[in-house]
Amino acid sequence: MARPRIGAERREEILVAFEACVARKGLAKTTLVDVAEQAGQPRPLVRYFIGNRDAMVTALIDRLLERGEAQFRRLPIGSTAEQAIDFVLDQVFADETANIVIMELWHLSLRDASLRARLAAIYERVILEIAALIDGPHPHDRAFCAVALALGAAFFRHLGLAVPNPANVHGASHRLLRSDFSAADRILSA
Amino acid sequence: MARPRIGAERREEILVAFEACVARKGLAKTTLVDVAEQAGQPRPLVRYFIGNRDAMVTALIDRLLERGEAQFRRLPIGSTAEQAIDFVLDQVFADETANIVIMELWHLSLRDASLRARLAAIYERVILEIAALIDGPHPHDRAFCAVALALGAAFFRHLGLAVPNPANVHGASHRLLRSDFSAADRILSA
DNA sequence: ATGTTTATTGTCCGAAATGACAAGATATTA
DNA sequence: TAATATCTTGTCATTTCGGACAATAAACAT
Repeated sequence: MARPRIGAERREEILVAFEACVARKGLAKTTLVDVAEQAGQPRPLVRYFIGNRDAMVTALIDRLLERGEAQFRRLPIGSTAEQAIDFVLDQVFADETANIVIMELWHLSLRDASLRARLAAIYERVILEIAALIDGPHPHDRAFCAVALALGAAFFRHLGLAVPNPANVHGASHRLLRSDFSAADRILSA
Repeated sequence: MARPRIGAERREEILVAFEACVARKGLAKTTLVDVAEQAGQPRPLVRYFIGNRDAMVTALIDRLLERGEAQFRRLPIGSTAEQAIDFVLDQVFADETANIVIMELWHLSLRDASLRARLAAIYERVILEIAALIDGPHPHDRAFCAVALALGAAFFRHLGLAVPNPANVHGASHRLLRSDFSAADRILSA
């Protein structure tokens, strides 16, 4: 009785194009025309299938956060804490263009409390999962520090600040997760 | 023979207003009208004293980076590495509104190679100064990790991800700087 | 006082982006 | 094939921002 709905696919195409534009020129400078050209569609179609600009941004956020969570679900169960933080270092913070879009989201969260909360929830979940894998005092704080180190290193890498030897970052994060570091400190100070 | 030049003071007022606007609503959404209102001056005066928008942004960047460097110069000479990283944690990443503007700069650096280089130079200098204070293998990489941890913790704090006990972050960064961690690791693994 | 440099005001223009919508085309089902 | 929901196109209005400039006021030196 009616033409078949292809809205879902169109939406997908548009969001892919939107993401490419955001990675290339930033969220603030990406216009509907940019997205339309990237998607090979006239601009009004973007409005028709997605809605206004806010709706498009919201859809992008949902898409990215969902993808981030899916990535964490790929973490093999039964991993050690060190394998988990290696996973975070090598997989989560690896893709450079994804990192750029994530940084765009981060920036957006500066003035968007709900987005900030969503980002916080994702990272907190990673921290909690790693914390559950380690022993010793303050597991949450130590996992926090390890993930913070991974985040900071990723941000620094984006700046062009290279670590001569990436293995040392892994070693440092492992060191933060080591269960009986206070024992080691006692040994060292003795 | 002429009216006295008050350009320097006006420039300062305008840049203070600009910074306040950027902290409040972000660089991209700060218009010349916003700055003019915040400064209590008509809009054309902003253009008269500063120039166009690019010039204003450039002036803000110079101002912030200069301030950042001045902050590092306040680090007492003869400090230990642990005092230095404490200084970074407690002083450099302390002021919340300054952090927001720094994050704006960081975001801007995503598409501005020269700004990216300037930011990198500042952080690299901090890393090098701390690296010079520690012994053992890979001093640069260990200093890199300690500063990355501080940066990541600051970014997480902005998200609202609180560390139950901030002292643990200090402890973790000290641990990364400890000179003979490989000896400790050997002891622990023995 | 007068001229000269600097500061201040008011106002306009053009570019660019978003939002809105009418009108036409297309595919499916009845 | 005809009705209808869906998709597509073309076009326009509004808003907002940045840039420019002429005209006026103020302060100081001579």
